[in-house]
Amino acid sequence: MALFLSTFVNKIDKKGRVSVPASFRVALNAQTFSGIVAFPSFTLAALECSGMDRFEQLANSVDELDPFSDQRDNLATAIFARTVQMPFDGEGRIMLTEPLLAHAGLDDQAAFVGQGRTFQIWSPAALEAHVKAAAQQARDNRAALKIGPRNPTGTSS
Amino acid sequence: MALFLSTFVNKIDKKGRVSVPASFRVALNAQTFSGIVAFPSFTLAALECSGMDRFEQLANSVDELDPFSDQRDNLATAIFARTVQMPFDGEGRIMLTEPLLAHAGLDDQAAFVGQGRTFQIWSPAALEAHVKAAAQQARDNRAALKIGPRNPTGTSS
DNA sequence: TGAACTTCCATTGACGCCCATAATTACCCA
DNA sequence: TGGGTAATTATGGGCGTCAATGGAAGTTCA
Repeated sequence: MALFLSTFVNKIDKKGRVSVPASFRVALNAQTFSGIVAFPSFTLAALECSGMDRFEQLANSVDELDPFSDQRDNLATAIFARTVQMPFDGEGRIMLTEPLLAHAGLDDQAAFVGQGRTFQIWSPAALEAHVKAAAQQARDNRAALKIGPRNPTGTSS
Repeated sequence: MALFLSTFVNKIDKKGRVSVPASFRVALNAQTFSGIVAFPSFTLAALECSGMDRFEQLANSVDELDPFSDQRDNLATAIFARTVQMPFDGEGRIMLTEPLLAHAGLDDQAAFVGQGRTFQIWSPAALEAHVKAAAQQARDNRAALKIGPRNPTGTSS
């Protein structure tokens, strides 16, 4: 499976370790770096996660911007400065850093939420609220969801 | 790992030495010169850093400009004249020179900030404000920097 | 002969690696 | 189809190693 699907809630142990769901790992293990890469979402109390490959692409894109422009600097700072690499241990676990835990409001449990090509990490409580709100939004905008071949409104952020 | 990611704050000791984060060193050690290369940012209270090979590229770019143009002369002076090479000691530390310390307002701590293919060095206090501003920018321009599979920043790829 | 720097060595605390266990799931075969 | 067995996953804990840091001894240059 190459996609991140469904939601898994795992425990954060005393040493700060969490098992990444096995089904997520297969997609990640195919990559050059065996682990996950994450940064705090710009808008949500969640962590945006993917494999390293995605960030290699991102780095290339940023590299094409003007070397000394503000735009480039801001982009690089907003993303790369806050991005953390977390390698798997032998059992497929990662360690979340303090800033990431704080941003997502994580304590003893972490919810891994599939988003297709990427996934997110939430505190289970915050996730529940978020899902409810999203469902309500979807009800309200039902009509809009049918349009277009490719769904430009993307709930992916 | 070939990318500079995350932010690491390390201590500057009484002799002016700072440890370069181990994860940055692996990217740097692959290069011909075992150490880092840095110059004061044009616009920020920070140091622009990378390995030597990037400066080779930069030199080539400057080389392609008009031999006697002001632009070329200015660039060369602004960058190369103020660029400093800092070799690693046995423990992976470097020594920052006085002008660099002054430009970045560094005293007892240095923040190493990943920027993808390069990184910066900040005083932790100044960095905090800068990251906040960059994150705000990112929020405002969220649509433009969607981390898409192909063309994340909207630049040509 | 100092001052500044380099090289070397010591400490400590965090993290990576390894093994153990439990519980669930997948698999096989009668 | 059901029961039993093997494999995999999630989780916990111990221990060795390495990174970050501090300081001392040896070197070079004025």
